[in-house]
Amino acid sequence: MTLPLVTILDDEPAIRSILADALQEAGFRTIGFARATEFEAALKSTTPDVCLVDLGLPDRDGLGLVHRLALEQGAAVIIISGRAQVQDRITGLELGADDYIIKPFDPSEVVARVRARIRKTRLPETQGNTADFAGWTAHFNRYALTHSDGRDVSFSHAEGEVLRLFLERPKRLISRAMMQEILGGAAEDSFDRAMDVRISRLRTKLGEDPKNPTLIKTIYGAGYIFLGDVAWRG
Amino acid sequence: MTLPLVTILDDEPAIRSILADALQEAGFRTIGFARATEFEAALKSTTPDVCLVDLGLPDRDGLGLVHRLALEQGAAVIIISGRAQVQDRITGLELGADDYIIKPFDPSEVVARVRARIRKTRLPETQGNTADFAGWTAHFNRYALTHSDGRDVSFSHAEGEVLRLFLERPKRLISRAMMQEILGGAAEDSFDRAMDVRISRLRTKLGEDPKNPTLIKTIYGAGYIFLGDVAWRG
DNA sequence: CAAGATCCTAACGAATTGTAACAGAGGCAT
DNA sequence: ATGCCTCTGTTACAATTCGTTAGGATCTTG
Repeated sequence: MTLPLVTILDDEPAIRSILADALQEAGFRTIGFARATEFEAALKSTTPDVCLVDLGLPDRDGLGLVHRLALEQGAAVIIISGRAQVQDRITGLELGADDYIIKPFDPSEVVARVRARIRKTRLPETQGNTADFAGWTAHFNRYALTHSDGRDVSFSHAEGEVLRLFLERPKRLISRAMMQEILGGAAEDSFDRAMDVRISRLRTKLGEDPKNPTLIKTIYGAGYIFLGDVAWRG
Repeated sequence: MTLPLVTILDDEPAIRSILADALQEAGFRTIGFARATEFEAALKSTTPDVCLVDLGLPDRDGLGLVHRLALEQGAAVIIISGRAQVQDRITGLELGADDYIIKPFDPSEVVARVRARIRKTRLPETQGNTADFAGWTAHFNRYALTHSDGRDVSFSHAEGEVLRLFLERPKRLISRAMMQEILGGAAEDSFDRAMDVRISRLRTKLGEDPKNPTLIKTIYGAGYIFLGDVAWRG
């Protein structure tokens, strides 16, 4: 897998470069942004592992951004701010931030905290090849789904890739960008219905009602989310 | 699901009780331990969601404990320590801790940081995905509203954002600026009827009388306010 | 009550997504 | 080799989402 990606959102170039240097030396890829709008635009095509966000942005107050990032994107968000009051920290954390670092900071502490986030965010060792969810059991080693009511459906390799992707990240938004990244998706070119078709076929096999999918939910303009509790078995 | 469990490992009874009080008030179960051996014994029969660990323990240096906890148990570990040097923090985090809080601490910040950990661990369960109000039940994971009279309406993602915004802040004024901030913060131009339209559509789905909205009330020139008692369910 | 600001909402259209149908690539048995 | 599968991306078109527009309704102020 590729190096973890860390985004840096701060209007001061000096701070961006300090952070970028330290993080790159520690083995991360970094992308810097000076303003929130740029950053949001970039989010449509990439999925960072950790987002560093400065609260004192020129174009908009960062707290709303943090809230959306954390809640909807499910990304790990670390606030870096000059506001040092306990109350600031609490509201930042309540809004969904994973950590709150006060300026001035020590770059290596930032690195350590980023690492701590990534340790937890990265998947817990894709263990088994069998998973239970919503009455179904997915057997990845024999490419088959069995339902407790007796149904038995087989799925193909491509369908299995998507299914596994979902089952490993239940209840989290999975952006199209991430799917392209993880599955071999080449086409950055806009017209890539391949993914839609895969999902459509998977939905059919799961017996989803097309008008009203209950397991694989579409988030218009953002991606998909798998609802349903998943339990993996060795 | 049961309340999240937080363990407190600190040799000073005063600190244990301060933390326990704050955490219990915030809706957590807590268990306190004065020494590492007791704590380890207890771990065999319970699995805490978050472990608060003081490094200055009498019977053993806490770092090794942290390491094992984080690595083997996979638990979320927050170090609470008097050692304030950057180097201490870094080594603590590198050894597997999720967070590092320096004494003296503010209890509510500790609570906020514990919450932040649990959010990520237990994800959407704790986040509240269902809310009752005025005969309606909003199911955010299903993108649907059900009424006690049997009506069943589905809503889109954008509508859900607005609905959630309201339900999280009932009976409080919500300014347009705040809505722009928290929801997709596009609109630079003052001409943003997008929000009005979203609300209009939401009102329709809720069956509001346009002349006489009882749930989403417009405050001319200021914003909106959601009337109606809201009860969130885990 | 007039004027202007603000808000509501039907209607339109661009962007996004769903999916049936088609086509090429292998696989496999005949 | 030939013919029949299955798999999977592509195409084409239908459906949905959601912001924008525009005109009318409603509110506040003087």
